[in-house]
Amino acid sequence: MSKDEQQPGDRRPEARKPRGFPDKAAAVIATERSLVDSITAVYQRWGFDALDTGPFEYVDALGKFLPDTDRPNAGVFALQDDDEQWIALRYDHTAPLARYVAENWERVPKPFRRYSAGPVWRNEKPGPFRFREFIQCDADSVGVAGPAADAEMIAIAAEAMQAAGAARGEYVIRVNSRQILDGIMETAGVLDPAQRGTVLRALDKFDKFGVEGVTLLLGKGRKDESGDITQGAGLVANQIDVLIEFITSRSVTRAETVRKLANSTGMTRSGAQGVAELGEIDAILNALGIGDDAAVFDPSIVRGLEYYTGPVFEAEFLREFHDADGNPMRLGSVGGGGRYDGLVARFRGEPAPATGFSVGVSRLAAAMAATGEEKVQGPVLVLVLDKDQLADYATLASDLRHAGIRAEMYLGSSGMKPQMKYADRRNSPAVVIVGGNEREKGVVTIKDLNAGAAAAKGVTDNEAWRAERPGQFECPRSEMVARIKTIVGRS
RNA sequence: GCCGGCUUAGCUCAGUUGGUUAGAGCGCUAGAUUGUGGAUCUAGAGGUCCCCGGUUCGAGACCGGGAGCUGGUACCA
Repeated sequence: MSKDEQQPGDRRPEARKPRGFPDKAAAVIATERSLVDSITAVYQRWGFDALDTGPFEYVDALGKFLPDTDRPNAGVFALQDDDEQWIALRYDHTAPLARYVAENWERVPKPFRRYSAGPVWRNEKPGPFRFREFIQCDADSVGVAGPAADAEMIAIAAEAMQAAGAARGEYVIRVNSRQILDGIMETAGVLDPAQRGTVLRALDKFDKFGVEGVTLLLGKGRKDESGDITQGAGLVANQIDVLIEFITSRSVTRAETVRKLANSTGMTRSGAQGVAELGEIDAILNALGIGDDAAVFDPSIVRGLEYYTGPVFEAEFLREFHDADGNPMRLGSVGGGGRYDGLVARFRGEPAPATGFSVGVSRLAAAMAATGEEKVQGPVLVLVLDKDQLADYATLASDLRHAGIRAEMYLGSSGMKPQMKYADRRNSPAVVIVGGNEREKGVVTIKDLNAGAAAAKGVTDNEAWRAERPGQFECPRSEMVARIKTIVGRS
């Protein structure tokens, strides 16, 4: 302990927490759990097995994110183990999966199908619905090549969105192909790898900035609202035209988009192959019952950098959500995936094609909870009116619990009114009131708080309010559990 | 990371050209109601005016630096 900390006049520590790691209240936790349950049920049904690989990986196994001297914490949370090796918290479930498959290559069945649900960590600037720890729900197939596996993943993505509560038409899976993107860049004469990266990132901004913004980013650069300038890719006008024409070549139906792309001039061989793959994916999606409303081909989808090698896709929730202040906001992408044929091969040298999909559960849950403002139902509260009857009150609460009802005996030291306020705050469905009167008669008084609140809405006169005791009734002790059960079941 | 804005009570904010004891609404606690959540009335609690330094007789206000929050942008493997 340092000298400063020991000084008697020292300040108290400030109650605060690092940003991007929000405290989660009961409603958010409940939403997250139910999302994880329903999404993993989809994965399970499609034949994927659960696998948990734990939070830490060696940084070299995780990817290229060695802690460098300039920004030691860029992207990941890394620390040095006691053997001096750098380890880092996983930033997704795919990289650890690749390591696991490579490490257990002889043991795992091929194709290897597994799902994973759990927190991942990214050391980035947090924002609304962007956290530094969040739950991802992942499904991946390793050892599968060809469009059938990708089509399956897209279908699973659609089902996962529905499992998450998106109705038909409330979500869309946007699909594109890295092969086609590579082809079109070649056609446009963008050959330098670094420049290709800049171009891809510019194209990815299409849904955000539109044709105008992307044109600026492909050319000289773009000025943002604050006046800061984002460096452009430095392309000339006719190069930009080729790329803009491409990303805007989306049609209403997948088949029509494929036809358009197939007929476009100057497509390279690998690009043509990508287009042919999309055609096959379309056929399989139709067979799986995934229509043009659920999955579209969108040439402006890019997703990330070198990681993906073939078809890529993004899941978007189209419903309007609200932030904590009630302002409407578009959630954007809540899931994504694609083909990554090189990730396992990185460890092994031999080809190991793979494709996968991931849902960002925390973002979804936060948006749903903020929008829905759903309160978790509290426990039935047994009021304590006579301190010498604690054993009796404890028995009442216990009887309710034995019947499977959330119940607690009030343990504070306040009078009846604060106890009622407490029940109100906990969103309790009912309170059990037993005082001298009830004890003499061998009954309990039950107050249905929701019914009471509803009945009291019109009452403005305090006398009437007190006299009426809305939602309140007496019943024999033997009927307490049954009567409360109907109240709890109703609310 | 880069650019902008902001920081005064739990929350939302006011605070005059720099002037003595820093305010409001809401919320919270208690009482009116010795056994009832709402409403009303009354009372009360609650503040290092983000931090450090400077200018000044005097700083919540002005100047410099820092931190935090927030928006945009970048990154998002």
